[in-house]
Order: sequence, then structure tokens, then C-alpha cells
Amino acid sequence: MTDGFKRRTPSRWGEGGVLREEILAAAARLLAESGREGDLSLRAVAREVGISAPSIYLHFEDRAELVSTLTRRAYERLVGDLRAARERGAVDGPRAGLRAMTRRYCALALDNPRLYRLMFGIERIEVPREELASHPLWWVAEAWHDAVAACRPGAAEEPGDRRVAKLLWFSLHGVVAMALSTPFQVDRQALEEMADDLLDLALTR
Amino acid sequence: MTDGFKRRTPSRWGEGGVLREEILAAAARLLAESGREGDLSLRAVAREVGISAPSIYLHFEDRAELVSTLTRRAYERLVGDLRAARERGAVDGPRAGLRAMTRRYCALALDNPRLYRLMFGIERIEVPREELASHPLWWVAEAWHDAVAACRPGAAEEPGDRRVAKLLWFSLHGVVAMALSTPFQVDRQALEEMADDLLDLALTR
DNA sequence: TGTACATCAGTGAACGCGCGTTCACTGATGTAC
DNA sequence: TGTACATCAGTGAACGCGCGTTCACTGATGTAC
Repeated sequence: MTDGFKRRTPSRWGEGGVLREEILAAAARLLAESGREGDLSLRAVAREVGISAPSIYLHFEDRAELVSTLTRRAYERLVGDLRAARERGAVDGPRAGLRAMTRRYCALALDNPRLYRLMFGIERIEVPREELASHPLWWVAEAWHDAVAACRPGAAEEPGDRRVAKLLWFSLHGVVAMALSTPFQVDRQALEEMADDLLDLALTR
Repeated sequence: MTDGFKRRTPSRWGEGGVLREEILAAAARLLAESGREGDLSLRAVAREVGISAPSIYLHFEDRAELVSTLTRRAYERLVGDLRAARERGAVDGPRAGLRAMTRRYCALALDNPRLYRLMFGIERIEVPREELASHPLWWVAEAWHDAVAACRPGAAEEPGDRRVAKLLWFSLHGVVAMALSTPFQVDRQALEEMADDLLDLALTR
């Protein structure tokens, strides 16, 4: 072939798994740059990687598996980032830790709007019932709960913590989502102010 | 034709506009039953109405115009509903009016999840800049602002009202959106409790 | 009253597109004897 | 050391699909003279 297509040179023996990562990276790139999940096509991914479309089937069952792998990783990274941010902030106390976590949450969403959408978009209205119990969203919920619970003196589990954590996370999501998707001008600073307000409100009851 | 297709009998002279409404109704039905905006196809709409696909072009410029008409109407109905609910509740005072409005907001979202998604889904990340100023979302914002401002004694405009209204609406959106799209079991009652909490928090500062 | 014509409200067939997926294949690299 | 074969990492062509949109048309209803 003499035309301008970049074509990837095949992996060597035993390094087939490398392509799998390249595919995921390319898919993430496409998604982050210009896509909704529904618009992400195998052929586009293949083009981005520089391989033929059928090659994807060597590494993924089908389109659905590619997307779900992508999503799962996004959640994993998010939870890791949130926990790390909280830990860093917590040197000034648990409340500072929670605050650092909300800030990081806002920043991640603003910097990766489409990834955020992939994880929390309402488009995902109908989730198969069987997947509910093991859904990665529970990890996120757990991270919020831990951070909220740490702000209370006394180590005992309290049922109110779950409510507060949910309320804080959900309303924070609302603020972030609206900032991302509506014509209302909400800059980074305004967003952080709103997040701080929510934090105060949630903890001062 | 002898097969089972329902075929609509053509409108009579001067009643061409009727089909336009039928198309919109069918599109709304499809959207409400099983769709995301992106999945709504002209051909499916035509099938639902019982006409040929090209007939839609007699009433809409293209797919985009159909969808935007649909969306605009959804906003109009929403704002009308919210204002009406507030008015009914306001016989017990402005705060009861605001409370009635938040309840109506929750109810509308829960009962029409896909319509809610059409209006407030994050998928709509990039809106053309020219449309921003006249976007129907401003009507919704205005409705919230009016309801919040009425809860304060004194008729003078206060800049804080806008902040509070935004915070209330946005966080309410977050709660609703998460209830609609995540595996967390949030029933109607839990949702209303969270909404009440937000209302209290927003007004008690 | 008749009739030619205009207008309205549509239709059927076709276009080109990108898609997910399947199929039989190819060429390089390793392994058994 | 040679050679037959297995395995790996892919490819090219084709399938059938539904889509948005365009085009030239049709048949019923109205209007001018």
C-alpha cells in the first residue's frame, strides 16, 4: 500500500496482548475527543489504531465488551484518583480530606467531560438487573461514604452517613452535570464555590 | 396493499398541518417508550405514524428540525407545569409554592425519564454558541429564580437569589438524575426526602 | 354546467453511507523430529 | 542441520442492515373560465 494510511506493524510472537491495550487507548482517545458512547464505532477505533476492523475481534468478543471494558477502567481510575486526593488532603484532617475529594471530583469532570458522561450520563437509564449488584458505581459510593464517615467523631457505623454521602455526591453531580451541559456559564471557580457550599450544607446538620 | 401495515388515510385539503402534529406525537411516543434522541430515526417515526418516510419532509426541514421542535415543546410543557404547581402550592405561602415545585419536578422526571433525559442529559455537551442566549433552559432557570426570590421578604432583586436558585435546581437535578440512571435504589419517597433536605439547606442559610 | 388546470398531500424507488460481524486467507515466527 | 508442521497476529472482501435524503411520480380536491 502506497497511500497515506498509517499501518501498525504487527506484534511479535507472544506480544499479542499489546494490541488490546492499543485498542483501548485509541477508543478512549476517540471518546474523549469527540464522542458519545453510541457513536464510538469499531471501524473508527480500528482506523485510529491503524489496523483492520476484524482484528479487534481477536481481543474483544464484540463491541459491547470493548465499551464495557473501557467504562470499567474509567470507574477504576476515578475511584483511585478520588481516594488518593482525599488521602493527600487528609493531612489537615478528615474534613479537609473530603473537601479535597470534592475538588478533585469537579476537576476530573471538567477536564474529562466525555469520560464523565460515559460514567454518569443519564443515557444509561436501563441497566440489566443482574449487573446492579456488582456495578462499579458502588465503588464510587463507597469512596464517598468513607470520606463522609471519617468526618464524624466516633468510629461506629452510622446509617445517617450513607444518606449524607449520597446527598452530597448526588447534588455535586448535579452541579457538575449542569456546568458541563447547559448554557449557564459556570467557570471553575464558581463550580468550586458551589461545591464548597454543598459540602458545608451537608456536614452542618 | 394487503399486508398488515396500518396506513394512515391522507388529510383533506387544508388539513395538511394535522400530519405535523401526528409526527410529533409519534416521535414523542417512540422517545418516551424506548429511545435516546440519537436512536430516534425518521423511518421509525414514519412507521409509527403509518406514512412513508419522505412525507416527513413535507413538514420538517430535516431530522434536526424534528428533534429540536420536540425538545422545545418538552421545555415549554415543563416550565408550564412547574409554574402551575408552584401557583397551586403558593396558597399556603411562597415557601410551600417552592416546595410544590420541587415535588412536581421530581415527579415529572420520574414519570418521564426519557423526556427528562432529552432536556437535561449530559449528552448535550456541545451546544452551538449562537443558540445559547435563547435556549429554553433559561426559562427553566427563570422559573426557579422566581420561586426562590418569592421566599424572601422584600420585593427587591437580590443577586444571592440567583445563586441559591441555581444551587437548588442543580443539586435537585443531580439527585433526580442519579435516581434515574444508577443502580442505587431510590424510590419516590426517598427522592422526595432528599429534595426536601435540599430545599431546607438552600433556604436556611 | 363542463372542463382544463393548479394545488395539495402525499408515495415508491433509489442513492450512498457507515456500521457490526463473518469468512476464508496470509505471512511470519516458533517447535518436533 | 534441515524440514514439516503448528501457532500466532493479523488482513481483505463481503454480508446484510437501517439510515437520511432526493427524485420523479400520483391521485384526490379545489378553482377559473
